[in-house]
Amino acid sequence: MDIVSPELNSLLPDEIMDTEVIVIEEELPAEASVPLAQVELPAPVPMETEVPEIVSLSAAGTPTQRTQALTTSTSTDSSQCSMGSGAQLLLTASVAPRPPTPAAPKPTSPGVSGGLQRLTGPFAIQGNHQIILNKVSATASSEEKSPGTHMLKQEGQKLVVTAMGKPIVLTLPHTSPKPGSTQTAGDAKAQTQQFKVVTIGGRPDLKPMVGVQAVSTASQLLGSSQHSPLQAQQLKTVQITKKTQASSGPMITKFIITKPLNSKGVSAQTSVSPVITGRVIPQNTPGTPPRTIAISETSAAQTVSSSKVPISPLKSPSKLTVVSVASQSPSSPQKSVALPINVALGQQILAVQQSTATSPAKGVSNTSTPQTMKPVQTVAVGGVGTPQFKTIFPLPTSPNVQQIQVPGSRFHYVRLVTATTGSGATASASTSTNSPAIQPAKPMVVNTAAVRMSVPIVPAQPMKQVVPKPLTSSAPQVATSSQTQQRLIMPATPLPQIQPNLTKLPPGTVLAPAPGPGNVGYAVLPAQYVTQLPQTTFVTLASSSSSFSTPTGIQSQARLSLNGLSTSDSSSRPRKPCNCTKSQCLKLYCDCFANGEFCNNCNCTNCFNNLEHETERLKAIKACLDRNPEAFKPKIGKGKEGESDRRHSKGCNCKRSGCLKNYCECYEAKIMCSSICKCVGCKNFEESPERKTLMHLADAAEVRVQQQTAAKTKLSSQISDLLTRTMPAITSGGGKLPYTFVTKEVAEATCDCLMEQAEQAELTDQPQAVAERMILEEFGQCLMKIISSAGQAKADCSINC
DNA sequence: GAGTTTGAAACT
DNA sequence: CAGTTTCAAACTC
Repeated sequence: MDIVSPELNSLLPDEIMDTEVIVIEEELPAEASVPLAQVELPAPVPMETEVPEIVSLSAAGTPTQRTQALTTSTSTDSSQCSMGSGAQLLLTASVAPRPPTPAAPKPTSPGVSGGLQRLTGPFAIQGNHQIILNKVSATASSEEKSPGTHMLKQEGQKLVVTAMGKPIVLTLPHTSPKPGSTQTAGDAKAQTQQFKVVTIGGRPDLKPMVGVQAVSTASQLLGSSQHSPLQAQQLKTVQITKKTQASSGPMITKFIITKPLNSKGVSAQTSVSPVITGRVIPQNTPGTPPRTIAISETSAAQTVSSSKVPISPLKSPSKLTVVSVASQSPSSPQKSVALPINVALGQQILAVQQSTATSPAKGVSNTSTPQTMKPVQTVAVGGVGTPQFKTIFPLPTSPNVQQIQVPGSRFHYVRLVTATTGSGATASASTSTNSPAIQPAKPMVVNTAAVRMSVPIVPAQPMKQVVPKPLTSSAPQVATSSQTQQRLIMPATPLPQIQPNLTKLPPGTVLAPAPGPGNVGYAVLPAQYVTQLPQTTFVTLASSSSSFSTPTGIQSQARLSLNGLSTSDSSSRPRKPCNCTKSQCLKLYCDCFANGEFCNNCNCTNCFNNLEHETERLKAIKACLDRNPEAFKPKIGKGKEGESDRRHSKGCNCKRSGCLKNYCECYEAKIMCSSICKCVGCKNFEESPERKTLMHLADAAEVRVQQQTAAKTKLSSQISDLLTRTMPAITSGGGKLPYTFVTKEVAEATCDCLMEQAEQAELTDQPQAVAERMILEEFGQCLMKIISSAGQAKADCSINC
């Protein structure tokens, strides 16, 4: 079990902690990974975000493997750190499971040559499997537990990262660049891989991130950051890749922490930035940014059942602590596991993807053996105060789409999984790199099975940068590698002709491979798609339990902040079924459609808001966006400075309701009307006596409901407790439970007694209260008789039997 | 449950 | 942009 210690908060610098997207991926041996150079990445898509800054930590299990891991950023003997602006920093540390042999070259801390902004080999890998990062002093490398040093233990290995200053840029140039190594950021041709730890600007007013973290491979991620010309937003990505020597092969655990940052000059357009092409496209939008953590783990072993990803309590609500990657055992490398996990906590979304990479020989996609998957992921997200455990939603049966839904939230993920057609290609990819010496540098290991993308879409933000591939488009939107067929959502090049519309997908809409032969194109899938797909195993993970839960686990208690406001009382509540009859649920009249969801368990007629009518639905979405580009944005958002925290984005237009009925969208949202409302006779303002009266009534009604609920709960508890307490005599000998004696006849007799008592009370003209009491007393006596009889019967049975 | 009211969405 | 129509939810009986 991998556990991220509570110190994880301090493990990473604040900049990193502010990461909004964290992807942890553990994959197969580096050999299985596809060199970035071999991956046909789409042309750089202009993004309005700044160059993502990525820190990648990779630990190789063996010296050779380490070399491979270092291919991503450094050579074995290279502890040098160079800084490249806009480049990504990949810190790869080779850590052998066992004390490294002298022959095993390992990066040592040469000392800090760079300033705060730069680290020149400030990290050291100790013999005890530790990676120590210290931008300030190299001494920290030798001092494992020195103050300010934070450790991350992973499978016996430790990653020790000392507290780093704000801006940290680490560049690990290759002293011996290898062919196929990933290009450095800013210079695709350069063989040296530069990974940059981006200083987080410490923006206090982080905006909601619509950004999507869809990076399954470091190459993609790096490539995205490298080629992202737009820098309206800073993206911080921390990728930690751990490669351990497993009996069956090395494994790589990658931690990708991506944080979009608000650039000072972020324009309104920059607020849109979704992803695609496996690229992280953070997006700034007004409001508080929901944090997104995508943890993708690919393990060669299937024994992930005990893996846990506890996240230590957050240092602050705005900070995200990650992460541990479940350990993987080499026991069953052939089996693949796909385990997407999304966790939403407060403003954070934690998406955990776990997939076992197939054995190199088989090259099986993660969906090839869904039935064998028994992923159990425990994700403990340390919220502000109390940790929360999230639900994992593995959807192994969907070959191309793995959905990740944040329960109770409006954030939805769909992991796009490459349709793995040929295992041979994958096998070649995985086996071609058996020799570390020839292992091409790979900052991130491409999943041999598939390329996965998690596409969280925040409702409030349009996705300008997301240009889904049209169903009929043949644009180069598929990123493939020579080994595997990989498809990425993001098109290689912007498609202006469709971008204006399709990039503004409704909330909860995700891009996924369109159904049909050839796996060509992508469909827009709303979050409810999850409910329309065969759901196999849903795992609800608790802190102390890794057992599976029932499929009902989909109803997670995750709370997600929307626009900086808790939506626990709204978004987590099951949406009411619609009753549309004429709109085909393809217009905003339909709440389901308006919320970017499929109709599910609705009462609508002639509904087109489903997978069967995806084409129509797409058109409808496009039409809505044509009419109003912000049609799918939340209507309730933050108001201006000095105004109420929440207000209707457009304001209401009530004429007759006085804005005190649910006709009024403001009132319905439990917010006061604002200056932008055009209502007539508005009574929905702070000092309104009518409003206060209604509020009091509503509160009173709510209290009553709560009291009733509590009473019922208490009664049930008491009954259960009563049965439990009276049971020992019966159950001690393994007998049946007392309620076994509550047979139909007994129940009928009890009812007769109660009715008789009621009649008695009625005949004697007893007050209702007295009558009720009489009935209850009679009921109590009946219960006692039943219990007594049950106990006696048990005793008799014990004697006779 | 049927009918009415209401206001947002859609349409012109 | 304004007026009208459509629509489905909210509300009433």
